Amino acid sequence: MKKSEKKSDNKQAIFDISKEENFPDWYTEICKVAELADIRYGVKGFTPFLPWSVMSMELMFDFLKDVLHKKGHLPMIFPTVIPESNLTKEAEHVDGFTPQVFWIKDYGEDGQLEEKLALRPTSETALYPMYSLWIRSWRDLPLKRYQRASIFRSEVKSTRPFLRGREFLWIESHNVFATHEEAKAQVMEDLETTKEVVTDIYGVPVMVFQRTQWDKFPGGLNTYAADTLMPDGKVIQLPSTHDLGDNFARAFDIQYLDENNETRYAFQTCYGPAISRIYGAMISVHGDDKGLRLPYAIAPYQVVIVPIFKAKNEAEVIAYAKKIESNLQKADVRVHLDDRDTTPGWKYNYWEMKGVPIRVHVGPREVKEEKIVLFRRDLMKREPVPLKSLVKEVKKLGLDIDKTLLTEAESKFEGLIVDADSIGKIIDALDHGKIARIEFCSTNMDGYDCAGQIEERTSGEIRGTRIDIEETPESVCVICGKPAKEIVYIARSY
RNA sequence: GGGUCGGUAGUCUAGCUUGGUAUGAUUCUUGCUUGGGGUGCAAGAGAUCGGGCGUUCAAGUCGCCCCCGGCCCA
Repeated sequence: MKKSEKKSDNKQAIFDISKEENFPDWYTEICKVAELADIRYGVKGFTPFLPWSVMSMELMFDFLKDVLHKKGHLPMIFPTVIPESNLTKEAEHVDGFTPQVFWIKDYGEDGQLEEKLALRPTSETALYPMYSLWIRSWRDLPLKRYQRASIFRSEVKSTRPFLRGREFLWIESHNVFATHEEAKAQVMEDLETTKEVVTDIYGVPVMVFQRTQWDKFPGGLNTYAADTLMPDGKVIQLPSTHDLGDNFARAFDIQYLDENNETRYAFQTCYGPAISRIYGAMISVHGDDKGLRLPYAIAPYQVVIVPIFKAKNEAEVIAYAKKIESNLQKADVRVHLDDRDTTPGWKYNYWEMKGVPIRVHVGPREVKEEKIVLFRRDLMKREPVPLKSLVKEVKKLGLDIDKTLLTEAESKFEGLIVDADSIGKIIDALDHGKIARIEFCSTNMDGYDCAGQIEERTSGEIRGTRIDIEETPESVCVICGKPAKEIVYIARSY
């Protein structure tokens, strides 16, 4: 570290760390300096989230809920605890999750619970016993529900604010259908939702993979997950959606009477966008060396007004600034007038670090000329505009900022995928922050050993197969030399 | 989970080798000053030195255990 250096430098900038060269420090520091999270709570993996991150996450939740509502999902709120007997009903699911379940076993001084209660590590086993009661006939289907919840998992991997906590915030949607085809269609709908929300609104581009059989959701048939790229060249999993087939329906007795009065098992899907993790990825993708760069759509303050005055003209500048504030408020812009007693320069640096997309500068010049200065954080550029076109220009600029952020993020995906036909070439690709595309024997369990070798020798992980394009292998598995049945993608990951 | 480094005012930090009343900056409060890219001055506030146990006349400093965090690896 360069602590002494920082000390002598601390008049230069509130925040100045190279995101590309020193991402771990960048991330840790921005969480602290921008007041996103406070890691001093003292329980491993449990972190208080502060207003600046929470305000954005609330907006992110709102956007996601809107889209879910439009697609026919209704909200509900389930208890945090799951009785052991429910949690253990689906065998593979139990095996997958028990190692990281927190248990409540007693209460008070020496009271013992009759049955221990799990803090939900995901809610299938909380919801589905109730689904079994609720669903009687084909007329009850499809059932499309979701809930917003905090989730508890005793993670073994090292925890980080937002990106991996032992408690995190998500929305989980749980859906029931009469047929497997409808369930599969829901999976596709979920992936579309991910694109509409995570990419189009949050500005975070993703690649979607079908996960391998050893990396799927425990108890499900298939998992499809959206990965994005972090500044250190590693990928991180964002929303995943699972085709559960009728596995859980059989375990939890979710049956319906069809139109011919026949009893049938239902088919299910679940979808889990973790907003806290997406937030962590979002700030990492968009941020720069001066701090955060928040998309206009989800910035807590979309505009900050910085008044510039000397004692003699303070009153008129503040009045002018207040008029601008009120005009923007009326236009539903989230605006904040920074009237603190510090210099304009200090405020510029501060709000740039905080990632506010647009700044309005007003001083005596602007008052006199009926103008304002608009500053955009993404490109660090400013231009004067007439006061009367304020709202129009702010909204136009907001849209343009979000487009620019997304385009910039997408450009990092260009040339990202590199074909490899040997361990050496895989390592070479990963060392350059790339994703390796290889021919591989099998994504069923018979490919598990080869996958283990890849992980051991390259420290990369098979992310799965593409579903957006059809790919036909022509050669042999890079590891075992048997005829390849799949084309898979390998990346280092979070 | 393994390795490694670390934990001293809100924040960053000196002190630890060689035990003896804890250093500086920043932040905060008040007042003045200043204000178009981190104004300056003065006064004041702020510490169970991560927790526990031990050694000692005496522990931030030495020993052991635990907790939390950073980084690297799995």
